[in-house]
Parts: sequence; C-alpha cells; structure tokens
Amino acid sequence: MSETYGIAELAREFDVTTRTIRFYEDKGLLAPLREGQRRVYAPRDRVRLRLIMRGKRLGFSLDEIRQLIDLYDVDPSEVMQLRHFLDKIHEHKETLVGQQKDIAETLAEMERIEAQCSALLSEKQKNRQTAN
Amino acid sequence: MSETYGIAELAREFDVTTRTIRFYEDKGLLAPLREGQRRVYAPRDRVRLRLIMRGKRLGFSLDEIRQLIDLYDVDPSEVMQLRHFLDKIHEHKETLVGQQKDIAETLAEMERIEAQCSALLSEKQKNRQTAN
DNA sequence: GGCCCCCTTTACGTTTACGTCAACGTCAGG
DNA sequence: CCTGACGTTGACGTAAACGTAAAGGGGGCC
Repeated sequence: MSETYGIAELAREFDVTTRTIRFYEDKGLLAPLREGQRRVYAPRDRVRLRLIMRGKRLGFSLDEIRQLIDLYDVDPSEVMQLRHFLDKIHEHKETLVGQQKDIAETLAEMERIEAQCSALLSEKQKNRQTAN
Repeated sequence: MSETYGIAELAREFDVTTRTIRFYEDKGLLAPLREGQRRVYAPRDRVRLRLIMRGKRLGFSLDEIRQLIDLYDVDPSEVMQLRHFLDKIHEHKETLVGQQKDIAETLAEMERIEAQCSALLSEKQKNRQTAN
C-alpha cells in the first residue's frame, strides 16, 4: 500500500507553506495526483520535495532544481539523448565541485579567524587572572 | 604604492556590470574611496568583491554575505562582543558543513546516475558491434 | 571642436519566489 | 444546522537583485 500525503502534511514536514508547495507545482517541480480537486501526494512527490529543499539550501533557482531532479527520472529507453544527458550531469558535477572548493576555502578562513579570536579571548582571561 | 582600481576595471575582472558594483555599495558591501565623484577601489575592496562572488556561488543573500565579510574585519579591541562574534562564526560554520553534506549527497547521486547511464550506453555500443 | 570612452546619479522595469487576502467547496463533530 | 479545519483557484503584493534607460560631467586625442 503506497502511502499518500495531504498538502498540509507535507507542508508541516518540510516546514514550508502550502502556498509554496502549490507554487512548486505551478513551476513544474511537482505533479501530484488528484482526488477530485484535492491534491494527493505519493512518496515520490515527497522525495522530490526533499530534493527541492536540498537544492534550495545550495542556492539553486527553482529552474535549476527542476533540471536537476528531472535527471533522476529520465526514461532510459530514450537513449537518443544519452550523451546530452551525460553532459548535463557533468555540468552539475562541476558546479558542485566548485561549491565544495568555495566552502572549503570559506571554512578554512572561518577557522583561522576563530582561532585568532579564541586566542585573544583566552589572553583576556589570563589578564583577569593576573589582575587578581 | 597600494594599487587602485576603477569601477569598470573591477567589473571586467569579476564579470559583473558596474551597476552591480554600485548596487553592492548601496547595500553596504563595499565602501570605496572617492576622487571627486569617481569611485576608487583599493585592494581590500577587490578582496571583498571576491568574497561577495564566492558567497553568491554558495547561494547566500547579500545580507548574509555582508555579515560574513564583516567577520573578516572586526576590530579585535572591541572584545566586548567577542563571544557573540564566535557564535556567529559557529552559525556560519554549521551552515557550511550542512552544505557540504548536501553537496556530497547530490554528487553521490549524480555519479550513481552517471554510472548507470554509462553502462546503458556501452551496452548500446556492444549491440551495434554484434549487429555488424 | 567633435568624438569617444569612462564616470556619475536618478528612476523606473523585471525576474524570482513566494506571501496574503478573497471567495468558495467539503467533510466531521457537537 | 452551525462551526471549524482543511482544501481549492485567482488575483494582487512584496522583497531581493539587479537591468536599463535618461541625462549629464570630464578628459584625451586627432
């Protein structure tokens, strides 16, 4: 029995508004089934939503995110575009590797500043000790 | 002799428009000197611009980026806020580590898909071989 | 002097990613 | 039957991050 979800349920789980979820549907990022009017979300929609959130945390636009998650369910029978598909993956990979580098650099600097700052702090402490 | 730069010069180097650079100034991310009307950028402004671009690649808002680069030139004499300062650094570090995780996951999936896809492609090639 | 290039400010336009009503349907509980 | 929770579409509002056009100053050079 594949589980299903209501829109409010997903909204709560991912800490977004229902408006947001509908917006993503408008933009073609989600395509839930309908029960009459009401949207019914399958597990795959939930997975997609998780991917969307992850993409957002990495600063991608909804358009880029759509391209990204479309990579997850390409029809392998249409191999006509397989090369092109691999190219897109390479693009994304390069972007991500670039981000890894940016993060590593930034983290290094953060820790440099942090160390410097901690040193200053502990020196202040020592001064208070000797002042006693 | 500390080198200086014109706005167009920096714009070319970082591949943004002059409008963008002025916009960053409006938002308090840059504060170049003036020679009459004209903006004159020192090396530290150039460094800041580089930090801005890096922040953007990581998906931070200009506001977050301003907070980030403000961390780089805090006055160490004002140790009153040293604790608070360390806290901010920790926040940023956590965000970055989270992003690292997100990227690692995404990259892993990309490579999974890629491998799967490559396998399919080479199989196609084999079929063409046997068809000959 | 005329042209070109770089610079300036002011101001309105645009895209993205939603927020915020409004106005209405549906179903369960009291 | 009424209320309240949850859902729907549609339309307008908004903040961020610039783009773009208008209107002009100043300098170099041929």
